[in-house]
Amino acid sequence: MDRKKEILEAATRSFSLFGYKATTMEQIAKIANVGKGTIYTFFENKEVLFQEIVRKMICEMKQEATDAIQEGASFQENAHAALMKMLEFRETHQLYAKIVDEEKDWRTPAVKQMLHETEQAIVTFIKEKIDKYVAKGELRQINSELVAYLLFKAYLAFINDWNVTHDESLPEVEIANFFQETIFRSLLV
Amino acid sequence: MDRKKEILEAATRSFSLFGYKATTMEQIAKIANVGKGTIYTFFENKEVLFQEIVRKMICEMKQEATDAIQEGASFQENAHAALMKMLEFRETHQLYAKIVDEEKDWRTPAVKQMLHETEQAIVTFIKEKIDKYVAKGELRQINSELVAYLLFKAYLAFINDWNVTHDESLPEVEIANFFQETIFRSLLV
DNA sequence: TAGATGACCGAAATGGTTTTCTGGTCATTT
DNA sequence: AAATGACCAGAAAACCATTTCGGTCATCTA
Repeated sequence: MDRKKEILEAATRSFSLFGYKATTMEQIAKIANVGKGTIYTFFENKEVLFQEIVRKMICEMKQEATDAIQEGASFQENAHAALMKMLEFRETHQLYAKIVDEEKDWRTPAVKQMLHETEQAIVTFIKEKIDKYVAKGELRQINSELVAYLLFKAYLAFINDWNVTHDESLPEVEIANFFQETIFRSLLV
Repeated sequence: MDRKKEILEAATRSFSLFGYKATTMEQIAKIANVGKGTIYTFFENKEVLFQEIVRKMICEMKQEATDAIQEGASFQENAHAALMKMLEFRETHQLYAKIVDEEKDWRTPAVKQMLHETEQAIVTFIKEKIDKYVAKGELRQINSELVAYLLFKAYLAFINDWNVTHDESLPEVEIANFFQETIFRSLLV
């Protein structure tokens, strides 16, 4: 049996269920049916193991976002679909959700770092799409990194923060229309 | 001597210097040269005293923002000036800065609430300016509340969060140009 | 003998207990 | 009538004994 794979699966399950802090190496070892020391022959330490797992999650997320994109669709349609998918992933996917909570509640440095890496991945993903649509001639030539950052922060604000100050969350259609009328509209050639 | 005023000044100084949590009623009384009980003849409790002080701060901030606005200037120029002034205030003004820190570090409910109220004040201020410029016919008819919220969150993101992930903060001119090319551009008639 | 293991270590976290602090009250004073 | 500060109960802090946990390494096993 592939011991490394067993360990990765066990660790993924435990991190997703309990978070980084509350997962112990001994627990992972037990779930993986492996001695604790064995983990250290495959992974330098707990943090590196965690990084590997989060990075795998980032790949899955990017895959889902890619699947949400349709070749023929407009930039606005695709950007909206991809961002919504990734922000949905952020709330739905056990591991991602746990990381977000843990960063808020405990500020574990390892978690903070991987959360940043995940968000950076989203921004970069969007940036690449922008560059593609600029090359296609559908979008004006703008600083794609800034626009990607703006889109991410803006979507996050309307989807995550809005109902902190307002008692009902905005319907997705309203968000889509609003962004069409503001940001997206200004990006078209 | 006006005892209420003395108390307010003492409390303002203490809240600004040490924050809400670390300020004690006894300390305020001592600074104000007043018995502790006297405070309670003017203010229902610590929270209410704090609210009054923060609300006064909000007024000052709105005044500064108003001063930054020029009657003849474009919406973009005025919105930028006002937002920058208020976000600068957020970092410069002792009390505001302390509140932001304390909300992050301790999550005192009273502080959280007043921080929300302050941010809401900024959004409302911007919303009113938008409405004015819409009435003037300089801006398209859009949902001013959503736009105000977007502008606030976007400016906050670029001025406060940007250098968390990037090692140098964006120059103000670059921010101004960027928002001109994205959000503001889309708001014009 | 190479890879796996778990007892072991020091540092950090936890939890329970005692002590101090502080918001708010109110009997007394001015 | 207004001001005061001793006082109270509950919250927070300080303290410390005990446990937990990441990581190591001498031993084991296949």
